[in-house]
Amino acid sequence: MDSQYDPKKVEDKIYELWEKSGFFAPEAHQPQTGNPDKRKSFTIMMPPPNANGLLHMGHAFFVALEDLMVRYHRMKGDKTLWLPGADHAGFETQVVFDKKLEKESRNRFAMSREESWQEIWDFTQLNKKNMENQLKKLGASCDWSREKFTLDKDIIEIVYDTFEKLYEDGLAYRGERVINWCPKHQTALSELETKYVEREDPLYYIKYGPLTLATVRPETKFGDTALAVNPKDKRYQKYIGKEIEAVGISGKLKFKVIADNAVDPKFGTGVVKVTPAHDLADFEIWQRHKDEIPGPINIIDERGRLTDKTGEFSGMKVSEAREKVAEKMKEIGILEKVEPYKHSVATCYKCGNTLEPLLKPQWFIRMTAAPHTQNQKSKIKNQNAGKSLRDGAVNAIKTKKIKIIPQRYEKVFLHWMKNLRDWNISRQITWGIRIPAWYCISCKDVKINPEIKSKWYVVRHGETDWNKEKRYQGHTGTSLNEKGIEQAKSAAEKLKNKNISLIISSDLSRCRETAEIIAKEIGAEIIVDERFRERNGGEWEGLRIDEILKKHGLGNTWPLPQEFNDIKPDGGENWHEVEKRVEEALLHHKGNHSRRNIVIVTHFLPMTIINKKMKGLSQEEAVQSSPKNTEVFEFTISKKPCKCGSDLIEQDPDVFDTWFSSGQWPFATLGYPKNKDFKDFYPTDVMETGWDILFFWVARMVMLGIYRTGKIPFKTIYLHGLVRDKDRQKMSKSKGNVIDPLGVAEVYGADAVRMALIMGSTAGNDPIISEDKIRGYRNFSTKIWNVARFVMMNYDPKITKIKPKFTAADKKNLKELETVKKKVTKKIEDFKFHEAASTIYQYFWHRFADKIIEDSKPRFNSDNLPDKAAAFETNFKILSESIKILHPFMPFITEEIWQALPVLSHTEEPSKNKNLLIIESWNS
RNA sequence: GGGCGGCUAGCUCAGUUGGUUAGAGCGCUUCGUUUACACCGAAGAGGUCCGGAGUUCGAAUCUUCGGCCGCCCACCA
Repeated sequence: MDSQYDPKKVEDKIYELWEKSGFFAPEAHQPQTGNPDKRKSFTIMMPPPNANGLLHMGHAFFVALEDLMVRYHRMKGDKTLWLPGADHAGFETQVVFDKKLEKESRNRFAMSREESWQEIWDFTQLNKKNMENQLKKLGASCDWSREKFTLDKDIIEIVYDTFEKLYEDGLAYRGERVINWCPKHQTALSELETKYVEREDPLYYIKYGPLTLATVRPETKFGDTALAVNPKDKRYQKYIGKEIEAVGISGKLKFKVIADNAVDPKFGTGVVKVTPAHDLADFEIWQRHKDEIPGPINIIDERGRLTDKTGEFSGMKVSEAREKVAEKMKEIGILEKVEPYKHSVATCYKCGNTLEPLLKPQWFIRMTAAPHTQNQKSKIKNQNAGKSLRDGAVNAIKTKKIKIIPQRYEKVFLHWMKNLRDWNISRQITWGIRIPAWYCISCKDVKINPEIKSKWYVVRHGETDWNKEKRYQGHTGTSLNEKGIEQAKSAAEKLKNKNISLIISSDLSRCRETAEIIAKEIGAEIIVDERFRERNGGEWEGLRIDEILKKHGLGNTWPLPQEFNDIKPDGGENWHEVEKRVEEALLHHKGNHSRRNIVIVTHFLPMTIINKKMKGLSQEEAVQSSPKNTEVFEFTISKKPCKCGSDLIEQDPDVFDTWFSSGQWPFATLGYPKNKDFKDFYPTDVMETGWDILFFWVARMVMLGIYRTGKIPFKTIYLHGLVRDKDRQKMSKSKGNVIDPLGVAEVYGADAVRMALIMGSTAGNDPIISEDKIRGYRNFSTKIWNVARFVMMNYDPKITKIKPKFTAADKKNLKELETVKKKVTKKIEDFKFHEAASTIYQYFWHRFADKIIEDSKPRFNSDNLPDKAAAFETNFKILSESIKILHPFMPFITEEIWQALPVLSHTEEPSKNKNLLIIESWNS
C-alpha cells in the first residue's frame, strides 16, 4: 500500500465494481436475516437535475446527502431504492437554448416547432449523458435501471391522465385572464416565476375631467374603461355611478365612475383608472362590474409594444411610450404633477425584463376549489377525496403525515398555501410536454386526450425549373430540379416515423417524383388521383405569372388577387372548378382511408383548398396561408366526431409548465397505478431538495401526489441550503467563484468533496465550501488510509490464531466504539448528518489514531503473544467497524480498504472479504 | 406591510430537553521524525456567546425590548 491514497486510481474501478454487482437495485440485495418479503423499503426520488448543463456544487451536495441516507439504509438491510432521473426543465432549458441560438445569430421564432424541438432534444440528451457520468464520479449509488427522464413516454402518459382527471373534476380550466408575460421570452409565467424588484418611477397625476388620479403607467390609458373609487370615500360619493367627461390625448373621453373596495382611499388621490387588459387588479375590478363598464382593450402586444389602438404611439415600446404619452399630456394640460415613487415591479426571474400583464387564454389549475365531480376514474376513497389541492396538502402537513426538516419551514409552507392563486400551467414555448387539449376545428369544443383516428399530412411537391422561373405550371408535367429533389428529401425526413402507410399523389410528374422520394424513405404505397392536379392553366401554361397578371390588368401583388382565381383561361379551369374536384377527392379518400395515416402530395392551389375545407377557413384566410414548396400541412382526425359533426381537431400549441409534470415525479416514476414498484415504494420516504424549490416543486408534488394517488408522496421533506463560497457568497459564473465539484473531486477525491459538503452544514442552512475545506478532508482520507496501513502492518496470520488476552483498556475501547456507532446511527436517523459525520471523524482521528493506536504501538514489540494478538484484534475491529460507519460518508476509500482487509478467524485460514462493503450489515 | 433566519475564537461553523471548565476545522505560537501518516504528532494562545432587561439555584440555550446582516411572502394604482 502506498503511503498516500490516490483517489484517481481507485474511484472509477470501485464504482464499476458496485455497478456490476447490481446492488444499487433494491431487490438485488437480500439481507441475511429476517423475511425478505417483509423488509422495510426505503425510497428517495432523486431531484432530477436539469438536462441543460453540467452538474454544480448544489448537485454534489444533494448527492452527498442522499447517497449517505441510501447507503446507510442499504447497509441496514432495507429494500433501498434511489431512483435517478433528469428533467427536461421546460422554460429553463428554453432560455439556455435561446441564448445559444442568440450567439449563433439565430432565434427560435424563425424556426419551425419540429426543428427547434429536435435540436433541443439532442442538446438535452447530450447533457443527460454527461450528467449520468458525473453522478457516477461522485459515487451516487442510485438504481440506473430505473432511471427516468421527464419526457419518457410513460411519464407523459401519466401526466396526461392527471390533466384529464383535473379537467373532469373541474380543477383544470382554460380561461382568459391577465397573466404575467415576458416580452423577451414570449411566454406566460406563473406567479412564482416573477421576481419583484423595488424601483423608483415617476408617479403621474392625471386630470380626468373633474377628477385627478395617480398612475405609474400613463401609457396604458388607451386601455382604460372606467374610473374607480372606494365606496366609502366621502370625497367622491357624488361621482359614483355617474359618467364623467374627460379630455384625453385623442379627444374627448367618457368614463363611468364605479365603487370598488380594492381601491385604497389613502393612496394618491383615491381615484384609479381601470385598465382591465393590462392589470390583474383592474381585470378583477372589471369582473366585479361586468354589467356597468366596458371590458378589456388590448393595447400592448406580445413584444411589449403598443398596438394600433394607440394611434401615434402604435409600435412604440412601453417605456418609450410612457415618456411620450406623459409629454403629450403635459402639452394638453392634463398632467397635474409628477412625483417620484418607490414601488415593486414584476420582472422575469430569468432575464430581468419587466413583465407585461396581458390578457391571454391559458390553462389554469384551481388550487383552492374542491373537485366538483367524483368521476369514474377516481376510485380513490380516502380522507382527501373531495378536498381541494390546497386543503389536501395543508392537511398532510398539519397532521404531521409529512414532516419538514427543518421544522420552521412547515410554517412557511402553510403560509404560502394560504395565499394560493390559480396556477397558470400554459407556456408558450416549444420545449415541454404539449398540453393534450384539443379543439374541434369548427366549433372549438374542448377535448382532453382525445383518441386520434389518423393523421393526414398534405405536402406540396418540390421545386421545378418552371417554379423557379415563376412560370405558370398547371397540367404541364415537368420534373423536379435539383433543389426540388433536395426539398422532397427533407419533407420525407419530416414524415419519417409517423406510421404512414399510404401516399396519395397527383398524377403530374412533379408530384409523383416527390411522392416516390417520400415513399422510398417511409416505405408506403403510392396511389395516384388526378383530381389532386393543379388548376389547369390552359393558354397560360408556361407563361410568366407577371405576364398573365399584366394581360388581365391585375396588379402584381401577393397573394394573388381574387380576380385571378375567378378567371377561367382558355382551355383551363377557374378556382371553383378545382375546388369541386379536390373536395370530391377529399371526401372519397376520407371515406376510404380515414383510419390510416396518409400523405397527400399535391400542388399549390389544391393544398390551399384542402386547408380551407379542413379548417373551415374563408377563401381569404386560406389564401393567406398558402404553402411553399414541400411545406407540410398536418390534419388530425378524431375517433369520436364532435357534437357539431366535424371530426377534425387541432391541438393547443402550448406546453405545460415544467413543474406541472415534475410535480408528479414520485408516483409517475414508479409507474402509477399499474406498476408493482408503485406498491412497493410509494409513499417514498425522504424528499431531499433545496428550500428554494419548496413552492415550485415540493408543494406541487404534495398537492398532485395526494390528489392523484390519495396518498402523500413522501413522509419527510429534508431541505438543504444553497452552496456558498467561504465569503458566504452565492456561487456564480459572473463572480468567478464557482468551484466545479468534478474538478475538485478529480484532485482531492469525491470522498473529500462529499465530506466537506456535509461537515458543518445543517438542514435549511447554506453550506459553505472552499478548496481549503476540501483539502482538509482529503487529509482525513490520507489519515484513514494510513491507519489501515498501520493496522495491517501488524497483521500476522499466525498470531491471529493465538487466543488474545484483552486488557481492560481494550475492552473499554471496544465498548467506546459501540457507543460511537450508536451515536452516529441516532444522528443519521434524526437527519443530523453533520453531527453524525463529525462524531465519526472526531473519534477516528483523535481517539483511534491519536490515542488508541499510539498506545498499542509498544505492545507490538513485546513477546507476549496473547497481548500482541489482543492489541491487533482490538485495532482491527475498530478499524473495520469504523470503515463501515464511514462508508455512507466516504464510500470510495472505505470500500477500497474493505476489499484489502482479511476476514479474521481464529480457526480457519484467513481469506479476503467476500462481500462488498455497500451491503455489509450496519447492525452486526 | 407581514414573516423567517443569522449574529458563538482571527476566519467558517457546531453546540441535544436550560446543568460541570462553551467545542471543532482552518489559521496562529512553540516543540517534535518513535511501528502508519508532515496531507503528521504533542503542547499552547485565543471567547463580554450582538446589546439591555427579565425568569431560574443555574441561561449561548427560555421570555421581552433594541441593533446590525441576509432571506421569503403580499394584486402599493
